[in-house]
Amino acid sequence: MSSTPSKPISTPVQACTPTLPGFTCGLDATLRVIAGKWKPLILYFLAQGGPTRYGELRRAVRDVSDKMLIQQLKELEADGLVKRTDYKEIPPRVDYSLTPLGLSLAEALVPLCTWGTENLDEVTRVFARREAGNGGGR
Amino acid sequence: MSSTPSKPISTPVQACTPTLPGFTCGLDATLRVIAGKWKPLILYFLAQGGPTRYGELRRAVRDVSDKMLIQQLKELEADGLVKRTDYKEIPPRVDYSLTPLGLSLAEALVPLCTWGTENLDEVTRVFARREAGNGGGR
DNA sequence: ACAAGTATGCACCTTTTAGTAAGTACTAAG
DNA sequence: CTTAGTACTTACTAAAAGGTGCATACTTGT
Repeated sequence: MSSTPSKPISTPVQACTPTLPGFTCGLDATLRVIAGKWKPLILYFLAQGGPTRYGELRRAVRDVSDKMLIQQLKELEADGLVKRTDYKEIPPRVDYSLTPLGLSLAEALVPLCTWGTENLDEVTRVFARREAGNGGGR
Repeated sequence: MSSTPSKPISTPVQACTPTLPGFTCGLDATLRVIAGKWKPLILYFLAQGGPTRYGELRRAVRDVSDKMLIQQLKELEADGLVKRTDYKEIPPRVDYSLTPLGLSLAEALVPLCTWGTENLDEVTRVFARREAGNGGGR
């Protein structure tokens, strides 16, 4: 008994088409594309900075290693989100920019960015607690 | 010479506040909160289904194990996105729902979900290629 | 000649994340 | 008494993700 809560919330938040060929929903598909520690940041940086040379990007996305940056850029390129331009010069000169698809994805990231900015204090508190929690843990 | 490209693109995509206390930007903060294979899906399911019992949730988010589901729910709860209600009954009865903060985050996920749905064919193609690439891999 | 900068590749290792399987305390059904 | 169901917990293991550092081929500056 009891069951059948049938108590939909006031704000439905519809948009997620269920049971698709390989993904649970569109959200799932998107998340797999941007999975990777640096991808959203790269996308975001390119959306704001336009075509950027490898070295610049590396200095911009601080804390990223060569291996990681190259790897993520390769995947983004293979996924059709980023365009790599090799000027075939010596010493090497290469730059990266967003494709229209990449740009549209970067735009879809904006609300997440806004949410993070608006709730920054909440989020910061949460993470402080997390780090306090495992204090000295090993 | 050469340097100073100063070549901003036509579509700025502004919204990312740079250099914050612990996060690169709001986007970074958000991504850390929803990091975890099942979190966005849980958030999304709860946004659409309202208060849901543990068992239901587990059956809804297929392929998730007890360990993972519980773990992610605990983190979401600790992060103030999900509310856990324990009815203190025997046998145990517990349900989960979104807090206002969780709901607002679920709403911010909508554009990503839309993007994924709109570009589903591109994304599907990309993943097909990825899997073809490591053909026979193990 | 040597150090530094350019964009990348590769091998190796550590950390993080996820999955499996079992166990707990208790009840209701058979 | 056995089985199933509820909501979890814990220990162990496998796999993925990420990091470090060295190597390349070539140029320019000291």
